[in-house]
Amino acid sequence: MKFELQCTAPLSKARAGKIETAHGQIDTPIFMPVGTLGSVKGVHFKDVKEDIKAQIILGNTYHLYLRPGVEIIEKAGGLHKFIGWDRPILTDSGGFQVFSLGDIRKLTEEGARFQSHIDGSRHLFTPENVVDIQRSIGADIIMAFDECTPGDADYDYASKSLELTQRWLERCIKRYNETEPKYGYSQSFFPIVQGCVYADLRKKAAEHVASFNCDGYAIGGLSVGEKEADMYEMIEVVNAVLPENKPRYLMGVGTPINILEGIDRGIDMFDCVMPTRNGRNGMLFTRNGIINIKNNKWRDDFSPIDLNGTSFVDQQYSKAYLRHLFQAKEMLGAQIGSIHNLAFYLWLVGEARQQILAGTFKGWKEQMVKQVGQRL
RNA sequence: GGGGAGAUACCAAAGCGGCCAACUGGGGCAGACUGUAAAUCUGCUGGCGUACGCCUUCGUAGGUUCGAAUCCUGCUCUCCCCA
Repeated sequence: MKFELQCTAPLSKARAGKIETAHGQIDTPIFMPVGTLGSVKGVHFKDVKEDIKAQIILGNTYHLYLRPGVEIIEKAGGLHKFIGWDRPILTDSGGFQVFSLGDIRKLTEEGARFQSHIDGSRHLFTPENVVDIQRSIGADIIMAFDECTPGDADYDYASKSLELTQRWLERCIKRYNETEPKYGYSQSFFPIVQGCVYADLRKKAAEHVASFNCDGYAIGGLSVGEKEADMYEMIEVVNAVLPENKPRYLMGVGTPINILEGIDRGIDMFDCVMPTRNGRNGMLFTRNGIINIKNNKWRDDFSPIDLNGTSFVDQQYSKAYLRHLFQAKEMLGAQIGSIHNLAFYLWLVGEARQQILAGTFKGWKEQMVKQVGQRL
């Protein structure tokens, strides 16, 4: 994988860049739709690619390992072939599930013992086997196995948690270096910076990951219950340490405003379930603000979903019709909401990139931050 | 014509003397959702008030009772069975 830093915006840390992978190029900043189980929920890959214009999507180690299982994915020739997606894929390591499925797992030095949420069966994730599984899945970018520290953790817990993540990282990197890709193309490995909301821990974590000279670096453990101001501060602290010439990935973030603020602070890559999950639940993000399409006020508004929208669904369907679909619990409603939101997210980061290249990012961003948070 | 059952809030449906402004569903209204155990979850849903509360409700008109959606009587309407 190669990263080229093309431009930095005036009065900002915002960057435009280009990542080259075996499955094609990614223009940054970029938003990566989440496809946990090998599908961007409710959206055909044809639309993910041609309409939404996603350049890379996510998969999840924990979920794919449990179902369909490594054997099937290997037999298929890797995840790309299995799901029919020929652009880049990034897999999360399962570290987030260690956090979100917290009540059915146990952390030890060795790794995380957990029970399947599907059938209760017992499993063990270690830094080593998580790298192995990601080799088998065959994503272009694979992630370190970390503990995603809760946003409200106290300093002592966060510090010990970080140290565990750091020891796990060293084991991940060792395994990564000892193993080869299985499908004939290279895979890049990204470490993850933890440290909760404590600046000194974050700085220490950033220095630690930077010492390994990886292809890119991720910031994790944000948007997990901490204050937004803390999140922004942590991004600043970490990005001050991470090398300029490598992509920076802010995991699991976020709202359109979070993304704009992240870009402004030097983040290159984002992923989040919000556009799909919220879209599926009737909340539409637009450049003019947020629409809760289920609200009564749209019942006879026959204007297009989003006149400024870039997706075909934006012009094709009216607000009143989309509201009707949600009221009637028709699955097409969830699909339209998901497609619209993803297309908006991809438009947002693409436009941010253009503004960075044009040197006009800062002013544009300030204006967008005012607009996108409004309730329509 | 004979026999039986029933009328409860937007709909369906509990309640069968005080703990009932009334269980529960549905519908409706609103909110939440951030590396997806989520096509999910939460709240509200007689009126007024932020709230303690106050006022008007259980087909309808009366009655019994300290007290009625609950008991009694008349009326109106609906449904089922037999002719």
